[in-house]
Amino acid sequence: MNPETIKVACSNCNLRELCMPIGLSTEELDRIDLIVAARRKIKRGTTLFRNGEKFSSLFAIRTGFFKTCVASEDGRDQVTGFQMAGEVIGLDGIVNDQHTCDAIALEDAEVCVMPFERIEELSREVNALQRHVHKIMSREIVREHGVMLLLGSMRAEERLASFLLNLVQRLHARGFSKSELILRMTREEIGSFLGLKLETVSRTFSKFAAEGIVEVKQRHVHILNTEALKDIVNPKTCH
Amino acid sequence: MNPETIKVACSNCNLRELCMPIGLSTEELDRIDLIVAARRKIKRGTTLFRNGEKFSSLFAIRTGFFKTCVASEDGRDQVTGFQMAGEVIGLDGIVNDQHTCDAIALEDAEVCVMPFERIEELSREVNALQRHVHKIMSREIVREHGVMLLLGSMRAEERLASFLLNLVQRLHARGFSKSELILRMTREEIGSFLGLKLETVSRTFSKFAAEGIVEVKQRHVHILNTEALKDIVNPKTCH
DNA sequence: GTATTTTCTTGATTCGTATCAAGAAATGAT
DNA sequence: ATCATTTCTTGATACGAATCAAGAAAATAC
Repeated sequence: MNPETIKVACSNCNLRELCMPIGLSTEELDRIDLIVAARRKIKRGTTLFRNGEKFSSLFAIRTGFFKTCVASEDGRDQVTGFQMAGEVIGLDGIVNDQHTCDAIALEDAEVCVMPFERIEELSREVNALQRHVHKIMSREIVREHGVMLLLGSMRAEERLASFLLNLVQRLHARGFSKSELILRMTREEIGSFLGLKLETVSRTFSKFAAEGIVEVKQRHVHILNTEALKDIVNPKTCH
Repeated sequence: MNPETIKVACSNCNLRELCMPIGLSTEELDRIDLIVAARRKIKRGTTLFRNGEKFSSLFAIRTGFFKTCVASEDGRDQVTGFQMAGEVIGLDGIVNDQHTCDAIALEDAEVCVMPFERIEELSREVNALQRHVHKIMSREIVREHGVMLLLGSMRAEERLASFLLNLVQRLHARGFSKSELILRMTREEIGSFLGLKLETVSRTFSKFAAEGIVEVKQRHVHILNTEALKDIVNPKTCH
């Protein structure tokens, strides 16, 4: 077995717990390895897939950072999410056999290409995989409910606080710091995601910094007071 | 075969094209019929399921109209969607085996209870069903992308215009008028969905009425100028 | 290393929607 | 049918975020 083969196998991947079901038998694991047809490298700033392109595969992010965005007919666009290692993108393409958003790498990235036909085939036979696929899609639906709550009912400070907490929480689950993070996206992209203009994002960062809640140096963010951020998102009614 | 049995069968249901895959063989159709464990009637104002409740089934709406809403810890809530006959709700519950939103009937309703275990079991064997389940979930993800675009980048008039067009389009697909509709929800619920206050919804309705785009009498809406609504959603840059 | 471009910050002002308020209309209960 | 409640409309005002603008800082290209 050459090193390349080993490298492509999910069974040896340190992200397995993030993108694959757990508790598989050895036999099932071997079969799961067949899901990944290839690895693909995406240069920063280029697209993994684009609105309108034919859908054929889901992509598990191995390294790097993506944004997905949808556009309205008249050119407005909306960042619908930021995705990092272990997360799966492309689910939007299933319904009409074509992608309905753009996925753009915010830093050099590598993804596992998982042809959806193979996923469907194998998930008929490996129950844990079937369940896993359903959970991934359901998780995305629930995540989007949260974004709708944010966009529909929160003020700028609450949105940004919520965004920062979500990011560090996900980074922490990947072994990074609970309090330090480097933003992979511009103020404009954050703003698009949060339904704010870039100036408002910048001002809100400055406000948090002035209050001693965070330290911000460009894209390097140090969270000094996580509790304060949580209080901003969920204002305590009492005391 | 008694009338009751016939009534519960998907194969005889006039909504089949909306909630079930098409092009099934007779044998497959017979098996699909087994998915629906029961029918359940929901009185107006009562919940079909509630945040935190154990998830066990998806629900296909036979008659009636629902809203789903999520709540933040501090009590804010956000309507995440309005669902009508032929649509499936409960997908949010799959990921953590419990529902993460409330589904409330806005008028007396009846749903088909489809135990998710049966769906999974059968979709391992009936490829069309498997594909169908995936498509339903993907469709919900795409729908939510659209809502995010609306909430993140549109102004009040655009949101309401978009909302009305979406509603009539779905009603029309069910055989109702392209231009007349009866709103099943309050201004406050529309506002919650659109990220607006009820007063703003009311004012915007009045503005549309003053411009001759719609006629509004309480919950009865008559769309006089569909094109104008479309222009509001997608402003033409040229001419 | 310098020039160019992109990104970010901050200030002044405008604009859209929220908020507060009060009354009207419709709906539901008795 | 009458009363109570809910829902809706409209007006006045306040406030938060957008917009416009300009300069600073960083990233990238040459």
